[in-house]
Amino acid sequence: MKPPAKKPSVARRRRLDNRSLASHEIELAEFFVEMAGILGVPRSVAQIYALLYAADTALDFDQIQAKLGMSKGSVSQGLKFLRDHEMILSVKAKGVRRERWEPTPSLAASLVNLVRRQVLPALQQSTPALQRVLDGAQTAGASPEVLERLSRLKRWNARALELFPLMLPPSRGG
Amino acid sequence: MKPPAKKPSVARRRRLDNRSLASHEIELAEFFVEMAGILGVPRSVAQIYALLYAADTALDFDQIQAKLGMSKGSVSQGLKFLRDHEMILSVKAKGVRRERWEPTPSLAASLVNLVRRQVLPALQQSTPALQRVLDGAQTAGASPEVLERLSRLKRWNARALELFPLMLPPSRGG
DNA sequence: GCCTCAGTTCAATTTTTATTGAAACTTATG
DNA sequence: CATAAGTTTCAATAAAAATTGAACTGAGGC
Repeated sequence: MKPPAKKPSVARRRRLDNRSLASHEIELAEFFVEMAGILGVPRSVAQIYALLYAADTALDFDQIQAKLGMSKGSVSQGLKFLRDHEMILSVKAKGVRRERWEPTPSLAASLVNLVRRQVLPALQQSTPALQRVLDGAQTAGASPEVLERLSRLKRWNARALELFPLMLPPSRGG
Repeated sequence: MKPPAKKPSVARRRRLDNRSLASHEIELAEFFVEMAGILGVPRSVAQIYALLYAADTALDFDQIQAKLGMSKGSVSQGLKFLRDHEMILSVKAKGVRRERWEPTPSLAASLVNLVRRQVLPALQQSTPALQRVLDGAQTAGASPEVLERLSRLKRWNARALELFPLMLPPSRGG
């Protein structure tokens, strides 16, 4: 488990200390990085999102890379992640080749997307898995208590699976 | 971000292939490990929990270590984690020094505990942080659009903070 | 068709996180 | 109070995950 919140390494900090970021941008990035941590999203992704979130205007690839002092690879992968999860939109001005990015209007919808994609597949896979566990336990002659526990778990899983789409409805045909 | 779900390394698998575990125990462990992964809980902890969950009787330290082929350190830390989150209970028989462990009756309550502890502190810290971000942006002369975004974020955070305890009430005086 | 710009890919590397195990600590018991 | 069983601690190590950057791809312009 994570060692209890030490301060970030110097190398890490240096990146945010970049002169081209205002202090409120830095603090917003820290906020998003922390929240992203809970959801298992890497810090580079959170930093990119934060930058776009606090930007007056849509930013392009090179601007993002420069402002965050990040490698091309990270920017590319970060933007891909954010695109895939519908957290950013490209803004195309005519005559301009380069893509420019801004956050989607609804952060809420984005987060819903994110959580659904993490949780739903796991829940779906687990339905048959838990049935097999239950069968196996029965065959192995498990005690009534254990069988009861496992049944409860299975029912839970089934209920979660049926409730989940109601809580977090798909945004569009995905 | 996690490389997209490759199969576990041989070393990893070997541990669960341990002859002393029935196949349903192995599969339950895999289930818990996956769910734990989503919550950021290490696999060793999930394995211990799964073992206790599928056990007819409370198990002691050495039984857990032997069945899972795990180091003392991992067992100790894993049990500590599970205790701290009220996911297991010690069952004491008189005259027996050694502690024996079983899962708490409600997995639901345990998970609630777990999530609250991850999320609440972050939400609490973020209230003043977001205020500072907003102030900073204002001072820095950010556009009305950005200021609106940031205000929305702050309101959101405040609402989450007030709703969260209602959704996931503390189990006892903690 | 060839060049250039914009971005992607991925193997190598760095950073973070989890696990191990030997030594230190604790506490019931002789 | 000495012993030993039971557990915890923590520095060292292993494993997993994130990041880098150079080689690659491919769409447009010429």
